[in-house]
Amino acid sequence: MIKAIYGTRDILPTNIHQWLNLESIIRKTMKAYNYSEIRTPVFEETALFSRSIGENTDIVSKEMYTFTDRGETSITLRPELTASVVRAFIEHSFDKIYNLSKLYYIGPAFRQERPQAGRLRQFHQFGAEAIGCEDPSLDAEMIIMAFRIISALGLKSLTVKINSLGLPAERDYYREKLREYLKPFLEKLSAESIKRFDSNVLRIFDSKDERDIKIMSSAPQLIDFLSESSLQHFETVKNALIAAEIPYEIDPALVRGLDYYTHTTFEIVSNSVGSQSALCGGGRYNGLVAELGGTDAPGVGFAAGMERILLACENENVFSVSPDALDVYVCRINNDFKNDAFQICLKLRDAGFAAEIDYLQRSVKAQMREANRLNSRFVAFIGGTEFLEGKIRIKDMPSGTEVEVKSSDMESLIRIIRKD
RNA sequence: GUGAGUGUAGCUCAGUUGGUUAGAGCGUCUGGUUGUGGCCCAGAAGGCCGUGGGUUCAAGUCCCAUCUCUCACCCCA
Repeated sequence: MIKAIYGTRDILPTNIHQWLNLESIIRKTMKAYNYSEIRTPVFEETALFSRSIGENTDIVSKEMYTFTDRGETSITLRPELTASVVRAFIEHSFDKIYNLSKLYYIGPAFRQERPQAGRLRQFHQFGAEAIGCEDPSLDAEMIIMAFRIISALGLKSLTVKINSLGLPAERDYYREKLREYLKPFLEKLSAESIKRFDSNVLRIFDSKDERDIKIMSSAPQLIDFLSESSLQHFETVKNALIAAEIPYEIDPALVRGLDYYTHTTFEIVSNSVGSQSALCGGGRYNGLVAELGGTDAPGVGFAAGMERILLACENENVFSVSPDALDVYVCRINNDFKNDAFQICLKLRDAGFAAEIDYLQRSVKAQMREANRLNSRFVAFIGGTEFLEGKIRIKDMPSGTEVEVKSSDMESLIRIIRKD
């Protein structure tokens, strides 16, 4: 048996309404905040990702699905969508056409990691990018919008974490200072953290090792190395969150892994999805557009994992109601008027109703069971003595009451069904 | 990439110290009404017990390998 690739999932008809519901909340909210949808290809030139996300990040160094096409171009299935959106922004000269581009996306992304709860190899993200403006209100807008979307599903137990990484120069200087501080303790750190000392010192703050935590507790803090204007930016973001009544906490250990972040970073975490608790992550990326060859346009954005969000919904037992009920089921009393029944069913569909009919020549009882299973509001009986007399019997399923209409009179048939 | 665990009907799971024809609930189908659903009742279909090898008179049960999926680490959405 051929099965779906490890780490990929089929989204089956029984679950699809959860996805449609989430998507409709996303689209509705994005519209309210005036973000426009953009759809970009699922694969891109590999260089796009290595340059934006960072050559030595885990994503680029070991998690990308990369292959060579018939020519000799190295191609990669997108591991995230920000890089693609920025690429499209530059390619279509959005900076010259719009003062500010507010864009959102929904779509699959691919990362070759070991799957676990809340982590797949093909997963779906939605997110937004605001490119062309440095105003901290936009940082706050992102956080507020993401929080509103996730809350709208009914999820509780959400935490908003924020931090500021300042400017690259400030961070570089801080990194040096942190290494200086850590050098004397180097041998006492956990093996993981010793590796991180070279690859990504800031990550040592995340360590779960008790010795590391102790050593890091008196380490210098990035916030003390930020310039006046960086601090001011951060303050403005925090004030906007307070005004919008978004409960947040400052997490100095919140160091986003992707290289392109500056100033604000944030995450929305849930404690009901297992160990992969980040539902949403984002921040400001002022150098990214220039890095990818565009004008020096500042940007801010976020990405959220749809599977994780839906997993949280499942674990918190918040489900959207399935909207797919049938309006009318056409039931054949006998097979004498098989074609008439089919034609009536087609007419009902043309009139805009969700209508179904039996194709398996099954008994009336079986057809009724099917109508019930499909949660049909009405059943139209075709055949038997009524049909010989030119009548169709209509049953209202919830009440069980039946009425008859002339089979030549489609209009009153439609009126009965539509009345509801 | 590292570690731990899992694998019996479509689904969720039982299966006694290895011992005859492998079970239940749900779901599916048929019937209980010469033409009417939900509830109820009766019956039926559906399993090379993940795969390969080994131990044994005898393996779903024990051993080895392999694959699968799950969870965690790492990292991230």
